[in-house]
Amino acid sequence: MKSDNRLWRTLHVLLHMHQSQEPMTSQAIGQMLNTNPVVVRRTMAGLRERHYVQSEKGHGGGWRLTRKLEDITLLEVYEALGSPTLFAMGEADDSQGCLVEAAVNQALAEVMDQARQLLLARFASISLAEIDADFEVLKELRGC
Amino acid sequence: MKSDNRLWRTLHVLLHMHQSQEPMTSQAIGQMLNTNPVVVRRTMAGLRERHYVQSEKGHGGGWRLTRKLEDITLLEVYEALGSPTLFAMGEADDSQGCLVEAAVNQALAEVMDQARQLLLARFASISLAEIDADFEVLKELRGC
DNA sequence: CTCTTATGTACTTTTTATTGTTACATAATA
DNA sequence: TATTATGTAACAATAAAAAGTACATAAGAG
Repeated sequence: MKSDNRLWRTLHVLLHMHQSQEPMTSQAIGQMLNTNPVVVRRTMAGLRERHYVQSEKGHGGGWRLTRKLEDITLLEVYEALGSPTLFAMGEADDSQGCLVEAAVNQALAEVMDQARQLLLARFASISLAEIDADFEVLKELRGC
Repeated sequence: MKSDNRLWRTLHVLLHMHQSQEPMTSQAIGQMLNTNPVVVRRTMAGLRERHYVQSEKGHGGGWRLTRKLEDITLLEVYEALGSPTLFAMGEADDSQGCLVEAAVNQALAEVMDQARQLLLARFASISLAEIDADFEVLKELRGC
């Protein structure tokens, strides 16, 4: 299965937007991510709705951050993307009403749910500013 | 994305095999899971390799449990299926060597890894016997 | 023995989710 | 008003997973 990397890409873009003074066009972002401008617009739409970014039309237009990195958590970005499916595995539909199947579903649902909660709680605890700080450290290390 | 439900299906089958005195044919299992016998054989192949089940050819043949439910954990079944991908989301390949991307990958890898470890640890802590016990409780409740 | 019923597996087809593309509308600026 | 952006619906292409086909092998029934 090819995994959904919109969260990774979106964070990548947001941090670059933070660095950049001018608005970034979908075109430019698409080139950076090696994808199509329309795909970029689609992905950013959810972030615009929540006012994490704004888009401007016409000359000199493009995408611009409207919040501080400290005030955006991973969870917020994840949710702005429509809370994409976390797990690649999921239950079979117990159409048959089989009790064995029901017991299996119950047991696994519990475990999966714990993992989901941990993941989302960690997402909520990390702001984009922290990732940006990691980036600054990397930059120092490699001396660029 | 349509999620992989082999783990669910396989547990379902193993518990039924435990109930059944005679070996279950791939045909019968396929009917139960609403799928093809060949799909069943493919899925069970990993379990056979690890001697959780055995298969017999010819008349009266089929699949049979060769271990006690207490002695099989969810983790073992998961691994017998080839340790399928857990998460539906994964990192973008940082072909460009961008440090921002590297920082994002690093931060998210850490979080995802914690969730993975929790999930697998829980899998290791649950035996099929426990799920079977849940099933017995459900059976009591519904009085079948 | 040989017929039937099973599994084993390589190969092929189908399905489906995602991604990418095109087309055209809208808006802002030079 | 020409150009450069975004916005979005509709459509096409792609690729990964699952399902199915065909045929080989093996075991037991008669």
